[in-house]
Amino acid sequence: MSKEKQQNIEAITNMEEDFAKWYTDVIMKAELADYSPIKGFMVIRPYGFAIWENIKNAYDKRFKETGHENMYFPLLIPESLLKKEAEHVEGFAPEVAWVTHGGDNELTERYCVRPTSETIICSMYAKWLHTWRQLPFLYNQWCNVVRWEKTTRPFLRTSEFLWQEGHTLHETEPEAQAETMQMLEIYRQVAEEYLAVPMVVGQKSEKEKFAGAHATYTMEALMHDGQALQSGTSHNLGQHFTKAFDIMYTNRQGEREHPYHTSWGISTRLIGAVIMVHGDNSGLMLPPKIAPIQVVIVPIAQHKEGVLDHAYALKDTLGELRVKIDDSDAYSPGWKFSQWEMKGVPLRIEIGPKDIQNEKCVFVRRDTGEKFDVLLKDVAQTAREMLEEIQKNMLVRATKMRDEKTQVAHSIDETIEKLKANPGFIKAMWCGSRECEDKLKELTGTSIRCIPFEQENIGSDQCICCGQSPSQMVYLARAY
RNA sequence: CGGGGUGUGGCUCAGCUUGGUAGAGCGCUUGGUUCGGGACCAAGAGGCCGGAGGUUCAAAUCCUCUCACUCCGACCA
Repeated sequence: MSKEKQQNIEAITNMEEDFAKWYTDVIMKAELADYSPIKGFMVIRPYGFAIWENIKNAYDKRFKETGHENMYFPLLIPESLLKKEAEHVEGFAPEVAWVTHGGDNELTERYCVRPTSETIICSMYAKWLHTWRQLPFLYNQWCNVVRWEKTTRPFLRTSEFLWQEGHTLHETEPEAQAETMQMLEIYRQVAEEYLAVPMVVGQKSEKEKFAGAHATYTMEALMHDGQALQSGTSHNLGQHFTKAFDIMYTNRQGEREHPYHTSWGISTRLIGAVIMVHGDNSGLMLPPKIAPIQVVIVPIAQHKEGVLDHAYALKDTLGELRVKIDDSDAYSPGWKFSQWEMKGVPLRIEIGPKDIQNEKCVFVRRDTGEKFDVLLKDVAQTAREMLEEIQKNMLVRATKMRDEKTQVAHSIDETIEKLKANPGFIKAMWCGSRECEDKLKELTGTSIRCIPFEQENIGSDQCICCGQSPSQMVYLARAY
């Protein structure tokens, strides 16, 4: 065991020593992504993209089940459109990329590469919507967006990223609010059921909300190093954009009216969350439901008669699962073990001459490291059960980790002290003022991650900053 | 955008102070022996030292500029 640890330290940086380096080491060694020739832009490698596809499919299924259809809008947005909603352009203009030339000719109007698509989508919705009978509009697109970031990190913040953006229109404000909540809830459910990442859900403060939103709701996850990661947002945009873009329809009373609007998004950032919530010093650890390879079979002494035959037979037995046989003869079994642990494969099956004699094989769990013998006739069922068990256990473990890193504080000093001893979420009371929010940021380095829907009595009703009451409970944390 | 760090075979780095024929380990290729936690032996291939200028008989090494990556802050999904 100590030998194993030493070897792993050689392979990747120890996460307790340097979490940031550990994170990029895992991405590189597990072959999830790589740096591209363009600053801030990353290449998502096949293994990383397969994870994204699994995440995407899980969400896309839920979107469709709730009546949404996919569509696709152009990459470029004319400057005039971007400028139509004042808060929105103010929020995004500093970080958009501009296209100024077509071939050698300068364009009469420059186009921005979409940082998000509210504006161009609204411009089209204005054309399409005529009557209340067409509502609601329940559309989504999977695409890339570009935000010219100052500093970037693979998956967490890149100048280009993949995401989905849902854009819906509704007859009434309550319907739009219900949609906003429904999508946030879907975000949370899939994050927990598939990614095994527990989320705190709630509302963003005025300061933190989306540029142009009436209200922004968020799910926040806590990483292994105690920093929070905004993992998905759902916006009730009210009529801000529909008025700015002159989207009007004739309502049931025969009057002209602006519809109510929502938008919501999750991105490849979720992969960063999976890495930083579940990973350990052996590398990545993937929840079975999104793992591109759920089971890896490593034959032992594969040159000996019958070993490979049994390995292939095992793969057939595991038909519906995503199974890989590592039958490369270039590496020793020990090397393969480490390699597939690095890549986060949830379950490893070893089969060698001794096993075949005893009509069994060896299962090794990535989450606990446990090894045990399984009779060959039981492999299919045991593997299925084991993957379910691993999936559940990963959520339980991640929840436990988050809870251990969640503390209550009643003063700024207490916040600083507690975060120093144990970085993570702080539950605290906040009066709702921007002054206190800014002061909190300045003095503690934390931001208000959200005002959770689940309010708790933490033994005080007074703002942690100014002492006023009533106040509401918020989650504070340093954030990515 | 402010502050720090780093750029030399695929990777990690030495060499730079004091200019003088590019090095190591790992990885890779081939052959053989191995195979239950990162195996071993042998023989090979692979780099005009991030880029551009400058100084010099001579630059990985000195000077100027620049680019990239990375960390910490501010800003953001």
